Amino acid sequence: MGEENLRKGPWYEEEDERLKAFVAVLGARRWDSVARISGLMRSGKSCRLRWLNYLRPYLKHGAMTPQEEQIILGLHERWGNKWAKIARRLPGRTDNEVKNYWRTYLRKKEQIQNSLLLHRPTSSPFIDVSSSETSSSSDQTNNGQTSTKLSSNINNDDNNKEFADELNNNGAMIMDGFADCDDYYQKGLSDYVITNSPYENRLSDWIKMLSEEQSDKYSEDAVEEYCLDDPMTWSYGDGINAWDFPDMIWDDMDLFNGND
DNA sequence: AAGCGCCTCAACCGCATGGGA
DNA sequence: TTCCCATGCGGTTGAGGCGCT
Repeated sequence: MGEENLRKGPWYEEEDERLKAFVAVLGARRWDSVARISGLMRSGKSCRLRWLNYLRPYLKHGAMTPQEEQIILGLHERWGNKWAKIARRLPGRTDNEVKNYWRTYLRKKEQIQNSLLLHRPTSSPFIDVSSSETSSSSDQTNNGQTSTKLSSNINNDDNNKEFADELNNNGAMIMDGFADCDDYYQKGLSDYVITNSPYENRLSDWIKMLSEEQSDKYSEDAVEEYCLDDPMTWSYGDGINAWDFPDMIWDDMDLFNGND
């Protein structure tokens, strides 16, 4: 098949159906063969991508949940742009989705930061970091995680004020260890996204106990990772079983063995 | 209603990696 | 050891949708 004859661009429904049918017979591998045998005027690469990002079973579509957002932000902070690795911790999500989500999030974050820098006050007008209310009034997500609010609407003066008001009202920013607003402006929002799930607390208690006996065996990082990522302790919802995603399990084994 | 600009996300591209011959 | 092919991965692009004027 001449490469110049290959179709590019959006997939038609008939193409999807044909690809699904041939993958069911031939399996999700040897994509050049799948493309050739199926008669789709597509490259093997294109077929593979279409399957992985859109057609394969258990894929979720639609907006990220707050829990997924927290996981993405947390893992990105740790691993950087390892989209595939991060996506493996989010059943039903693809690396492409994670990447696109991050870019969107990053753009919003930059907008917020630019806006705040432009309108930076001379003194701290709205955050009392010494107040004990600051952390006690944080949002509680439905799985008990403590998280900060990230407003996505900060793109003009009115919204900037709205954001400041929101912070004042909710006391949502957890200014963990920072003495004043300057740190907030300089370091960026991601530093204030605190995840503190009950699973992490429970596991960290357990590990603390364990570490008295085997202090050398488990590194602090591995423990933290395991608490965050253990597919048996996270609730995925929608009847999704961690064993449907064996990659995660292997990754967890690596983490548990101290390999990042 | 039309035009415009911005945003999202599906898809593409090119390089890296792994495995078999 | 080297080569080749299949697959994986991350960066980039562009079509289409949506909101604003």
